[in-house]
Amino acid sequence: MDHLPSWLLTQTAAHAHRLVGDGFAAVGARGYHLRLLRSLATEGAASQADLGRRTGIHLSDLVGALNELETGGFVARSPDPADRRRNVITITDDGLTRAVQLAERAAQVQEELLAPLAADEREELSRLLWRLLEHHRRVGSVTPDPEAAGKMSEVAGSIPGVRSTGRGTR
Amino acid sequence: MDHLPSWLLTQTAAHAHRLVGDGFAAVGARGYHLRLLRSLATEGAASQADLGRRTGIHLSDLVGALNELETGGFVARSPDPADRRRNVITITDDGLTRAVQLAERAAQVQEELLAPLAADEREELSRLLWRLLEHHRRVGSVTPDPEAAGKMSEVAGSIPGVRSTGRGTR
DNA sequence: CGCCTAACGTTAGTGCTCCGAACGTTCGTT
DNA sequence: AACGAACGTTCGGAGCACTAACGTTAGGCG
Repeated sequence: MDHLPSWLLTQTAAHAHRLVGDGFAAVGARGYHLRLLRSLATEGAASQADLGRRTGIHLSDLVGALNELETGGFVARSPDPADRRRNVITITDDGLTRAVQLAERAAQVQEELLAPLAADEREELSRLLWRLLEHHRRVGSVTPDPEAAGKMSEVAGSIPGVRSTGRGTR
Repeated sequence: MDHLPSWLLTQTAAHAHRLVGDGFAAVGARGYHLRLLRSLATEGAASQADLGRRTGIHLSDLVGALNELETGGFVARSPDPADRRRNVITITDDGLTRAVQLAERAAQVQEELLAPLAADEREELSRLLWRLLEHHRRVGSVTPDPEAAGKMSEVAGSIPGVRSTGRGTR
């Protein structure tokens, strides 16, 4: 059982995902909410497009998440007078409270997730993961990928039921 | 931007997921296939239920994955004469070749994923992740969770569009 | 000014992974 | 013989990431 790192990653991530998901579902939220509220709280109001860029959330998913936050009263969507294309997203007082609540919840989950690790190990883990993220973010954003797309379908179609997704490289 | 470990995990996992997904889609496969073929190759033939337990793949997803592998000729499904409920899943020669191919593909992806890390750092990362997995696997299997389920809905329903999933603790 | 491009917000739909519920079949045990 | 358990299967749903397409608005340029 020589497990590949990517397997370890996706597996642990699945656990993390489950823990976070359950923890958030218990208060009627999900991961996107905290990400968005945190960004709004720390980096200020923004248009949806900006928010998407800041949080890495896809624009099409942003709509739904913001709808939820808006109907919850955690966020206000108001048209930008300076640019009528834009919606300005502002965090409300309730939203700030909510952000704190979710952050606490998330912290609990961290504790649960990292339980078997000592403090310095946790730091080490975060450091390593951070390095990976940094690297792939650089590569991902820099490369417009003119050729990677071509490689995608080179050997495709070995199995009937499965087709090449055409999911972009970024 | 003090990023939480779970965020780092899910983010890096997302990258890993994307890399693996694309890498496998290029040859018309997906993650399940390698997991299954590896298990069959190293631990031998098994019934579907056993396979599911071995690989951690949900039985309902197993069916589809095995269908794909079967139509690809990588795996044979034959009824167990000793127990007519059971299907015995055997890996074919093509399946072994396929397993090697996918493993290579996976290895490439590892290289890409872990590019910024030195060898000893990669080991450290694997070690830490492994510890987390071990821990949660133990906890997850031992706990039948009589009370956790109850907590799940305690504060639910803050937001209309989102409901408590009731997704099991394991 | 008119045209065209680019950005913006939105909707709809796909894919993968993980999960729960239900059904019909078969096996063991009692 | 009857019952509970395991097995394989199908259906559906959640979460996250992503593509495609559309209508709207802003700006640059001839």
